[in-house]
Amino acid sequence: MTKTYSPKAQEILDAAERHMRSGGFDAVSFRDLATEVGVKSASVHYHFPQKADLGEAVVSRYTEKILESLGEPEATSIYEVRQRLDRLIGIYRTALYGDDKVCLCCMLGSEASYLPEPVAAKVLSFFMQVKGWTETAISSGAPSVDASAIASFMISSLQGAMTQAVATSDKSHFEIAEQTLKLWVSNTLK
Amino acid sequence: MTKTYSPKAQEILDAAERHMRSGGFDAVSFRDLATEVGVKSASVHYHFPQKADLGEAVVSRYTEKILESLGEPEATSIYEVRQRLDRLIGIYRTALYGDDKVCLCCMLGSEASYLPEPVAAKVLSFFMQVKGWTETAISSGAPSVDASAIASFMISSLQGAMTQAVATSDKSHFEIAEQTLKLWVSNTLK
DNA sequence: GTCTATAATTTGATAGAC
DNA sequence: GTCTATCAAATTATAGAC
Repeated sequence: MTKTYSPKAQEILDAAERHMRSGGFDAVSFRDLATEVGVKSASVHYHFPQKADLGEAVVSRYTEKILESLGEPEATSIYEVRQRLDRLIGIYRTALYGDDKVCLCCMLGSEASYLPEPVAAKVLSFFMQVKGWTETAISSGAPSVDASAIASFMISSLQGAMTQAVATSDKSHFEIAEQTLKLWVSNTLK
Repeated sequence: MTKTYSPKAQEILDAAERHMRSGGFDAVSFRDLATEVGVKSASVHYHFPQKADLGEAVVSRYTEKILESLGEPEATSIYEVRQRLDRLIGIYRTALYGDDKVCLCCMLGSEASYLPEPVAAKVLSFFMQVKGWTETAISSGAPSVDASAIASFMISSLQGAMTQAVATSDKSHFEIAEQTLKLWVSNTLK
C-alpha cells in the first residue's frame, strides 16, 4: 500500500516536511519548494496537485518511515518491553537532535483543527498507529499493566519535551524527560 | 510595566490569540482580524503596526494573564507544593477544556525558529517565567528535591498531553497525564 | 516532467482624508 | 481611531506548449 515517488517528488516531500516541521502547514509554499528542488512551481503541482495532497503525502510517508524504524513491537519480557520503549524514545531523540526541530506530527497535531480535513485525518492516523505500536509492545511483555495509559503518557511527555526544548533552545528538557520516563517505566512495569 | 490596551485593541488581541492557537503565527491575517472585530485592516495596523508587534503583544499579554492566575508560588509544606502544582495543571486544563485548543506558547514554541525574533524572545520568556514559578513553588516547600527537573518534566508532559488531545480529539490523554503526574509527584516529593 | 504564462486571491503594509 | 484607496509581493492553482 506504500506509494512510491520519483526522486524529484521525494525531494519535494523532503523540503515540504522540513518547512512543516519548522513553521507548520502554512510555512510551506509551492514556490519555495520549487526553488529549493530546482524546478518551477507548476512542476510541484504536477506531482501534488493541491496543497492538501502534498500534506497528505508528507504525513503518510512520515508515518511509514517512523513505523518502519520502530520495527516489530512484540516483546516477551519486561526487559524487552524496555528495549521497545527505548526505540520509541529514540525516534523523538533523533528528530530533535538531528534537525533541531519538533517532530512532524507534534507540529501538525497542534494545528489539527486548522488543517485540511484529509491531512488532519492522516495526522490522527499517525497518532493511532504509534500509540497502537506502543500499547502492543507493553501489553505483549507486561500483560498486567495499563498499556494504554503508559503509552499515552510516554507520547505526551516526549512530545512536550521536544516542544519545550525547541521553544527554549535547550535540549536538557528532553534529557530530563527521557531519564524521568525510564525511571518511571521501570517502577511501573511489573 | 503592564501595557494597557483600548477595548478595540483588546478585541484584536483576543482574536489574534485565538487564531494563533488554532493554526500558528501564519494563521492570523490583518484582514481576518479586522473583519472579526468590525473594522478595516488599516485600523488593525494603527494598533499594531507590524505583525511582529501584534505577536509580541499577544504573547506578553498571555504571559501576564497566566502568571497572574498562577498567583504566588511560595509554599511552606509538601502539601502546599501539591496545591501549587495543581494550579499549574489547572492552567493547561482550562486552556484545553475551555477552547479545545492547545495553549498559545505550546503552539508558538514549536514554531520558535520560524517566528520573528522579538516574538520568539517573548515565547522564550514565557517558558522561563512559568518554569521559574514552578521551581520556586517546589523548592520553597520541598527543598531537598530537584525542583528544576520536576518543573521541566511537568511542563513537558502537560504540554504534550494537550497536543496529543487536540491532535486526536481525545481529552483522555490529558486526564491520563494529569493523573499520572499527580501520582508521580507524590512519590517524588519527600 | 517541466516549462511559460497567467489568473484569482490574499497578504502585510502605507498615505492621507475625516 | 477609523476610513478609503492603493501597493507590491506572495499565494494556490490552471492551461497549454515542449
